Amino acid sequence: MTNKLIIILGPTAVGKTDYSIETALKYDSPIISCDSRQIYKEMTIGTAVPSAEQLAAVQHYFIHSHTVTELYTAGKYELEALELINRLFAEGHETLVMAGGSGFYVDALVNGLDDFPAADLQLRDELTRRLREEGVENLRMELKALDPESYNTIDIANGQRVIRALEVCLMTGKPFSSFKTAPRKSRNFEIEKIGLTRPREVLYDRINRRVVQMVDDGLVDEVRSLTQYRDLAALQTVGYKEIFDWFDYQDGLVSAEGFGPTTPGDGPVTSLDRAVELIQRNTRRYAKRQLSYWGRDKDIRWMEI
RNA sequence: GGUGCCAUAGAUCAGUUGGUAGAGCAAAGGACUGAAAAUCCUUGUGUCCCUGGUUCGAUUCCCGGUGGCACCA
Repeated sequence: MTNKLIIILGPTAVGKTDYSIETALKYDSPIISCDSRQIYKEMTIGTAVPSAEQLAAVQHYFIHSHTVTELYTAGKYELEALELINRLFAEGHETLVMAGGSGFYVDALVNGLDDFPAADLQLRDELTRRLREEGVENLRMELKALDPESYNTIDIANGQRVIRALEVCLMTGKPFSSFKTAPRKSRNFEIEKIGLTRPREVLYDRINRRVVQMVDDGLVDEVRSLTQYRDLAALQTVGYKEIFDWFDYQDGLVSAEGFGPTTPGDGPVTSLDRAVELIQRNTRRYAKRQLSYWGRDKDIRWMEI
């Protein structure tokens, strides 16, 4: 009998938490979360982690398990989650439940990432500084010289992608593309992917209402308590960026045209109501990106709830 | 009731010296191999308010109507 991992995925606010708890109870399984933001113990309200009662009803892994000061990545998740899954199977579980909305993390766990070196923060900071000061063109040309294949295949309009490829080239002395050859890793358990979905209007309505609820629950105070961490990757998150922008406006750090540190183009965030509007919009866009990401995955069995 | 201004994309508006039109926003679609709630790319046909007139041709000019806003009564 082969072990089985049931992965429950879907866009934000679709109702994954309730459904995954039901499923976990059915199989007497804990829940292995697959969410790139709920893993941070400092973030609760804005990431919509399960409630205390829900967490008490079923054991959850990868919720509040790491700190924002650590750069967490899909690569780390692949290693840690796989180790946990194997351990739980070894302890006697036949079926395990995984739930979450981070598509890239799901893929890392299911298919595995190639054996690239992990990010070097110092080098990345340096390249990020150069991207900001010199523009993407210089970095692009450097990548073209070191790794023409990547230059031709990756999205070179995307500064983040260019930096990552260049970073690997510089760290290893080998082209980024040369690491990209391995086939999918095989897992010694069966995987079933269930995608939860709802009509677009219903989903958007749930998102809009959830954001209002977050503010009622104290989102502003939570964000304020994280001010010292706002530049970390973990805080580049919908629901946090917009509130920080509102703080900046109150502190007089935003120009009249609204060019603030994090969301230029949207104008100044002059009130909490404006911040809420932006969070709602950005969350809707996030849900759309999630749906787009999973659109080509033929292994997902979609289910309207 | 009178006078003036306005009526164009989902909303806000620009524009066409008469040859059927465009920005930013919103929205939609897409990409994704250690930042992924991140980052990046693509997409604008709309009775140019309605009727009639002038004209080869009207969203554009003219008459009238309707609606909105402002001022005067």
